[in-house]
Formats: sequence, C-alpha cells, structure tokens
Amino acid sequence: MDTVNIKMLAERLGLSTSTVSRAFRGNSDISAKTKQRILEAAAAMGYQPNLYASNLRDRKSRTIAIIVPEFANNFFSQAIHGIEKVARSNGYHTLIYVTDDDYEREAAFVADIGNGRVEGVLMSVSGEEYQHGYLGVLAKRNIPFVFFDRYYDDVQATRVTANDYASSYAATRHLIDNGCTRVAYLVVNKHVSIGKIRLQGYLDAVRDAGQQPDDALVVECTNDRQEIEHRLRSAYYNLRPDGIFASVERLAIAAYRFCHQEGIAIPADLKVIGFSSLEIADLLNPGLSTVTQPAFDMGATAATVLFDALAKGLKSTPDEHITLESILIERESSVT
Amino acid sequence: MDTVNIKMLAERLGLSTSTVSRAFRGNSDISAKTKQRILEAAAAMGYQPNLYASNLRDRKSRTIAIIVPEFANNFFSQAIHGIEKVARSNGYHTLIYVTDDDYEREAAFVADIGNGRVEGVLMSVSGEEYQHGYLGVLAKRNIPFVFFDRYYDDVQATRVTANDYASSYAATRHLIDNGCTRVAYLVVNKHVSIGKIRLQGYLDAVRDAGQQPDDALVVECTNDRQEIEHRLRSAYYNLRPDGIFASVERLAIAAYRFCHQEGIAIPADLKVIGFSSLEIADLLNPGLSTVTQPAFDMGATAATVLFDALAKGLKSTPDEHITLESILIERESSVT
DNA sequence: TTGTAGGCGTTATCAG
DNA sequence: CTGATAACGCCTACAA
Repeated sequence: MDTVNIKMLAERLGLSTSTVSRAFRGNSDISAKTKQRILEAAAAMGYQPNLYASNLRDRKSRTIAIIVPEFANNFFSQAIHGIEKVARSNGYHTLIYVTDDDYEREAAFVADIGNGRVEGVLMSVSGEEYQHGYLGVLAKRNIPFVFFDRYYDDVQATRVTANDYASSYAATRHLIDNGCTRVAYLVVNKHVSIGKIRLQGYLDAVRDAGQQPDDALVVECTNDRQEIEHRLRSAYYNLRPDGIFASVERLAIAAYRFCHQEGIAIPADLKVIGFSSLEIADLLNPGLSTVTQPAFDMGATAATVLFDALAKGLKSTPDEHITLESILIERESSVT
Repeated sequence: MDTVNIKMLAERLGLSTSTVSRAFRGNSDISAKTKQRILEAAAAMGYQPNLYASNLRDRKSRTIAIIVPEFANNFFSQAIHGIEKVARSNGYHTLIYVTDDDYEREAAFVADIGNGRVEGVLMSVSGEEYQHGYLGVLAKRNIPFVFFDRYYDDVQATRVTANDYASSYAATRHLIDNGCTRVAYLVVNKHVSIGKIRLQGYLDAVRDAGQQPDDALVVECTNDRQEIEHRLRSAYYNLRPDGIFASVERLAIAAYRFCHQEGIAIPADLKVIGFSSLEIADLLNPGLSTVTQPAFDMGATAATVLFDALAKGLKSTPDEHITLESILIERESSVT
C-alpha cells in the first residue's frame, strides 16, 4: 500500500475530497462532527496533506534559506538559532546552506534557490571581492533577502550588523589604555566590509591616542591554518607588537595557539583581544578578552525584517542598515 | 510580471512545453540546437523549473532531514558537516531541525516531516525515556531513517555510533593509571543509551582496576547550568573525588568552570577527562584531555547508509550497528 | 525530433 | 454544510 492521499481518505469516508480538505484548513466552514470524523480517520490511516501539492497550489513554500560562510562557528550557530526561533514562530521552515567561504558555492546556492524553493533568504556573504550579479535571480523571482553581519556594499537590501566601528575602536583603545604602544590588527581580508570597518575603528583609535599607525601592523591572514601561523610568526618576530586585536574569532584562537607554541606569555609579553562569540572564552589560558556580538539577536532581527517584508508582500527588503550593540568583555588576556 | 513558467517560455519560443521540459532533463532526446536555444532563452527570462511542481509530479523531494538535540555544539556541527557533504554529492538538500533536547519538539518535527517533505531522516535523539511511537509515521510513509550517536533501543534502524564502551573504559583507566582512586562519572542521564554504555565502560574499568565502584560517584546532572553547578559542588565537597570523567562535553566544561571558581587546581587537586569535540581543548587552562569522536565521519557514514537505502528503494535502513573509533587525547588536565 | 494529453495531490470557487 | 470542477507547473507515455 502506498501513501494515502486525500482521495483515498475521502472514499473511505464516503465524502468528497473538498470536504476532507476543509477539515485541514482553519478557515472554511465544515460541521464540527464531520471534521472530527475526518481527522480521526486521517490519524488512523496516517494521512497528511502532501506538502508539495499544497505548495504548488498556493504558490508558496513557507520556507526560507539561510546562507552562511561557516558552520562550526559560535557566532553563526547562535545567529542561526535566533533565525530559527523567529522562523518557527512564523510557521516557516529553514534551509541552511554553508558555503565554506567559497564564493562559487554561494553563487550556486543562490541559483539553486531561485527555483521557488524558498520565499526569502538570510545571508552572511562570502565573496565580497567578486561580482554579485547572481543575486539578480532573487530580485527576478521577487525573493526578498536580508544580509546579516557580512554584506555586499553594492547590493541593496537590509543589512543587520553590530556596531563594529565603535567596538573596534573601543577594543583598540582598551589595549592602549593597558599600556600597548604597538597594537597589531589581524584581519582575514581588509578589503571586505567587515574587515574594512573594523580596521577603520582600529586605525582611528591608534591615531586618536597619538600613536603613529604602522601599515605593517595590519596583518592580513588567510583561511589556511598553516598560512596564518606563518604570517603570525613573521609579524611577531619582525614587528614586535605588544598587543593583538583579532578582527575575527579564528584569528584570536590562532594567536593563542601561536603564543602557546612559542612560549610567549599572554598578557605579559603580548596582550590579546578579539571579536568572539566563544562561550568558554573565560576558560582559556588565559581568559580571552572579547568583543562579543549579539549573535542571537542579530539573527532574530534579520529574520524579523525578512518576515515583515514577506507579510507585506514586498519583493525586497528596505535599503537600510540596522545596528546592534556588541559588548566588550575584559578578561585576563588584555589587562596588566 | 510574475515568475515565468514553462508555458510562457514555450510560447515565447514557439515550442511546446514538452520540448522545453526536455531541455532540462538529461535523458529525453532533443536536438542540440533546440536545447541550446531553450536554455539561452530560459537564462534570459530567468526561468527555472518549479521545484514543487517537479516534486509533485515525480513524487520525490531530493531532500533529507537532520534532527539533532543541539546546534551550538562541536560534535553536531562537525557531524552535520559530514552529512551535508554526502548529501550534496548525492544531489540532495538538507533540512536541519534542532530540538533543544526537547522530546516534544522532536515528536513535532517528525510528525511535520511525515507530509512528504523529505525522503529520509538522520537523527540523534532527545527523548529516550519516553514513548517513541511517533516514529511510526516514518515507517508508514516509507521514509527510511538512520540514528547517529544517540539512538532508541526499541526502534529498528541503522545506528552509527563511536565505540563508546571501549573509549569510556580507556578514559577511566587512564585516570586510574595516573593515580586516581576515586573517579567520579558525570552524566546527563544514566538511563539513556549514550550515558548507559559509557557508564558501563567506566564501571568495568573501575572494577578491573580492583577499586570498589561507588554509586555516589556517578553524578547525574541536568541540562540546566545552575543545577549542574549545584550537583558538582555537592559531589565535590561530599565525595572528594580525585578524578572526573565527563560523559559529554558540556559537563567537562562545567567541571572546568566549577574548578576555576573554587580555585581547585587541575590536575593537581582533580584530574579531568571528557568526551569532547572541542577544537581548542588544547588552549584551555589547563589543556583538556579528551575522548574525541570521529564526528564528521559519523555523520558521513550515517548519510551514506541512508542514501544506500534510498538508492535501493528500501523503506527502512538495516537493523544494524556501525561503530567508528574515537581517540583518546592526553593533555594536561589528566596527567600527573 | 517534436507535440498532445493526462495526471501528480491539493484547494478555491462556485453551485447546490 | 457539502460536492463537483478546474487549475497550480511540470513531466512522460504515446502519437505523429
């Protein structure tokens, strides 16, 4: 026996498919008794309305997509959690796509999504240095989307980020206040939005403190662990920084690992602070000072904007920038 | 203008819908020239075959579901990564459901999935102490599923786990070899599969070392942070263990946090080892000794079993248990 | 190689 | 309150 459909159920009950269908919609009128009878029989036979048929009929999927660069990352898992919560409360399902920071995969996912699979998209982008024309399919299909944390400057949509400039300034300032005179800034790519803005905060803080910014102290890293270690080594021994400000968690971790290997004492020899959503930052050796973004809220906020647009039947989200506050948590790694 | 469908495209080209459809299927024959023309026009108009219509027609969704208890957890993110890799290579999409360790949400998700949304399910379960009848809808719908890491004893399906008994035995033995005579075992729920099997490994190792197992040293914790701390405090000061074996990562972290607060020195006062997939276990204070499961491989293996079943058109997965090897990594927290 | 036609399962509309 | 019908968009026999 194959899976039961509405027709079988209707026949079994001596009713029409329309009546059965009505038992499953909230609105249409139907006698309480019949409804009861139908639902019981449905439960007994294991009937559930076929999702794809319903979606086809209604031209909607009640599904959104989330596109993120990484997965095993506290910021994203918390943000996704926030998104999911809002999505569920709106009765929506969630499809997660992980690009592994690969711009081509991102483009492929977006293309794939264009088939009507989802009604909206939340994304944190991976390929700022490339062309973003592929996002056009979303516009063409009237699929609204929202950026969170990482966005494309040249694409219009709501962007939800933390107050990166201010917290970057504050973090740098914090190191300087604790005696640092040569703070290095670690960044994955200083030309992408997130690296750029945080860089600006760092530079301004250095300048405002009356120190001379040194280009060499802006250390560009990659996503490759080996390569990162190499850059760190070279930077540390050539430039002799006394403080490190990591623009993303991974680089703060890399700095820690490097110091552990080399026997560099934190904070005595080198003070460290970094953007991070790590819940166990306090258990590291030593406790890592962090700038912590409101990841969950960022996700939830971005989702809320998306569902607003969906509810209003908008084809895109407003071209505006929403900023939430990060907090700076001082721990042992950065204080004298 | 609304989204283009196959009919509009066909009209525009002066072709029939069947011909257009053929251009998008690999198999059916069609002249290379027409196909080319169709694909170009499709790209220009932004046409893509509607997913829901195709799925309805074909009665398949090329989508699987992953159900996990938690999300912000290294084991699961790595396992999910492994699953996604296999899924993508099979051309499948992935829907992730997070239960937050809530059995009712799990049941709700499963019910929800029964509408034909997915062709198969991979799950790590949350509600072992309850009834599992709700999984019947999957059987009824011929949706095969595979358990990974956490499973239900009373439900038949392939289970993919690590060799938990052996590594639990080894971890306990390791503490004893390092001088512990009173090893406490931390568990969330000692009656569920994962807690039970690991408990057995612990007990056997204690006995085989000629020590007297002490029921009180098996400390049952909950998922609540406050509550965990309370139990740890009571256990530590009343029982004076000299070693802790945490059956899950969260409890190892809780133990660390407790020791930090109380000024208990690890490993001098208390040695610690725990199941964990934490990538920065070496950066903790002190470096945490771990039993690390092959998370990625477990996910990938489970997914492979599922796709095998799908490919063969099976209605369920074989009732067998696949075991992968965990590794024990000694760091500072457990050695003299 | 291309076109015709019917149906996948559901639900909104209209009629009774 | 219930039933018949058509359409959502696509794909595959079958016919030409």
